[in-house]
Amino acid sequence: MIDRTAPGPVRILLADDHALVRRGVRLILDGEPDLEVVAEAGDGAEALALAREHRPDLAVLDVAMPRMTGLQAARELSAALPGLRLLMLTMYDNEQYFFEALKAGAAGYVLKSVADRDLVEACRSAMRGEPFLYPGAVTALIRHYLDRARQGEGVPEKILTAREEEILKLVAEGHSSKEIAATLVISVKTVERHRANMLHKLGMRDRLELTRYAIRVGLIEP
Amino acid sequence: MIDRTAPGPVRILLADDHALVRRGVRLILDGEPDLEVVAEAGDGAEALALAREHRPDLAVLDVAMPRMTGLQAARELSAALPGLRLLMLTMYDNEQYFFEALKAGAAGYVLKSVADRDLVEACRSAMRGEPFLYPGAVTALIRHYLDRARQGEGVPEKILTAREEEILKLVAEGHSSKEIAATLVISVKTVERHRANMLHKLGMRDRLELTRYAIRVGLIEP
DNA sequence: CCGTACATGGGTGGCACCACCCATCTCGGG
DNA sequence: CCCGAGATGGGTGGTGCCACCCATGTACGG
Repeated sequence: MIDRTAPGPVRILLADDHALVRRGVRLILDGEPDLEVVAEAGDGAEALALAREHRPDLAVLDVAMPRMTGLQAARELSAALPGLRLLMLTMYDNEQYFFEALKAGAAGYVLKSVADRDLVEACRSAMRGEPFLYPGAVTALIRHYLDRARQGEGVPEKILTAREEEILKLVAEGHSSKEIAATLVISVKTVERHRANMLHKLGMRDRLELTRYAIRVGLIEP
Repeated sequence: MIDRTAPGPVRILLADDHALVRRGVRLILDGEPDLEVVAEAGDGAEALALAREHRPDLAVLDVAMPRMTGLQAARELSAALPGLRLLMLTMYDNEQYFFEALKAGAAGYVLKSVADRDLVEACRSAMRGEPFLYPGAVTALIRHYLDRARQGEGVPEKILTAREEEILKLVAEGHSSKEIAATLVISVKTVERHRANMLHKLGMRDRLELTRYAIRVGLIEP
C-alpha cells in the first residue's frame, strides 16, 4: 500500500482503448501539478499488468474496452491492489453500469461528456476518499449506497452472471451460436442455454432485443 | 472560400459530443504551431451553426453524435461551405461508415485508436488536399473514389430509399416480417425483399447488423 | 450436509430469417 | 417512347434461432 501522506503528485494509471483519448486525458491530467500519469493501458488486461508493475495511487479506467472491460479490470484491480483508488470513465449515463462500478470498488464515475475540470476534481476527490459522480446532485445516492454497502446490506444484485455477460457481448456483436461456441471452446448447446437464460431473465424474445440491451448498458458499441 | 495561401495556422472546428475528448484533441492540435482550434461543438447541429459563424478551414467531426450524426453534419457542411475541408473522427473501424464518410465529402477518416501524431498528420494531409485514412495502405482506393466523385456529380445520394428506411426502422425495433407486413399492409415477401435489398446494399449479414446500423444513424434508440 | 445457483451438455421441433430464383406494375428521365 | 429504378409479390431450400424436454458436476452458504 502506498503512503499517501508522502509528498509528490498522485501517480495515475490510465486505461482507455482509444490512443487519442488517452493522449488527451493525459495532457489534461499532466497539466495539473498534483497529478501525474505514470502508465497507459489500451485494455483491461494490460491495465492489470501495468498496475502490478507501476503500483499507481489511482487508476482511471474506461468502462468499455476490448478483451477485458473496465468493470472486470476494476474488480481484479481492487482485489490485487487493495490500496488502489479507482475512477471509472464512461460514455454512457447508465444506472446499471454505475452501480456495477460502485460494486467493483470504484470511488467515482465520470462521464466523458463532462468538462476537463470535473475529471481533475474527480481524481482529487477519489484520492481524498470522497465519492465523486457526474451530475453532482446524486451524491446523496452514492453516499447512501456506500453506507449500505459498508454494513454489508442488500446491494442491487447483478442481473446477469459473468459468463452470461461474456456471451451476451459476443451475441450482440453478431456472432452466431456456433462461432461463440468455437471462441469459448464450449458446446453450441451451452451457448444456447446461456442465451435462453438471459432471454428469460430479461423478459426478451430474441437476440435482437439482447443486442439493444447490450448497447444500452454499454457492453458494446452500436 | 478562405484563402489558404494566406499565412497563419489552419483554423479548425472541432465537433465531438464528449467534452473530455474535445478538450484532449484540442490540446493535441493546439500544441502544433500550424494548427488552431477556433470553435468546439457538442453535436452536429451546433457544428453547422458554428461553421457558418467562424468559417474555419477544416472541420474535425466525430461520426457518432446526438441529434445529428457527424455524417449528416458532413453532408450539410460540404453543401453549405464548399471550401471547407472535412476530417471524420470515429471509434469504429467500419467499412460502411468509411464509405459514407467519403460520400459525405470527407477528406480523411481517422480512428480514435490512432496515435495523436496521426491526427495531426491527417489534418495537414486534409489541408494539402490529400486523402488520409487509417491503415495507409488503402490510399489508392480513396484516391480512385475521390477522382470519380470530382468528375461525376459529387452529390452524396441517399443509400436507402424512403420505403427501405421505413422498413428498417420496424426491423430494428424487433418486429418480425409478418408483423411488419401486417403494419404496412403489404406481403411478407415484399418485406423480406426490402430487407434483403438493404442487407445487400449495406454489405451486412442479418437483421442484427441492420439494427446496429439503425441505431448508429439515429433511426431508433437502443 | 444438503439445497441452490451456476456452468456444462444433449435431443426435438417449429418457425423466422436469409439467399437464391422468378415475375409484374408504375413512374420519371433520357 | 422506352428503359431503369423502385415497389410489389411468389417459390424453394438451407440454417440459425428459440422453446420445450432432459441430465451431470461443482461450488458456496445456511
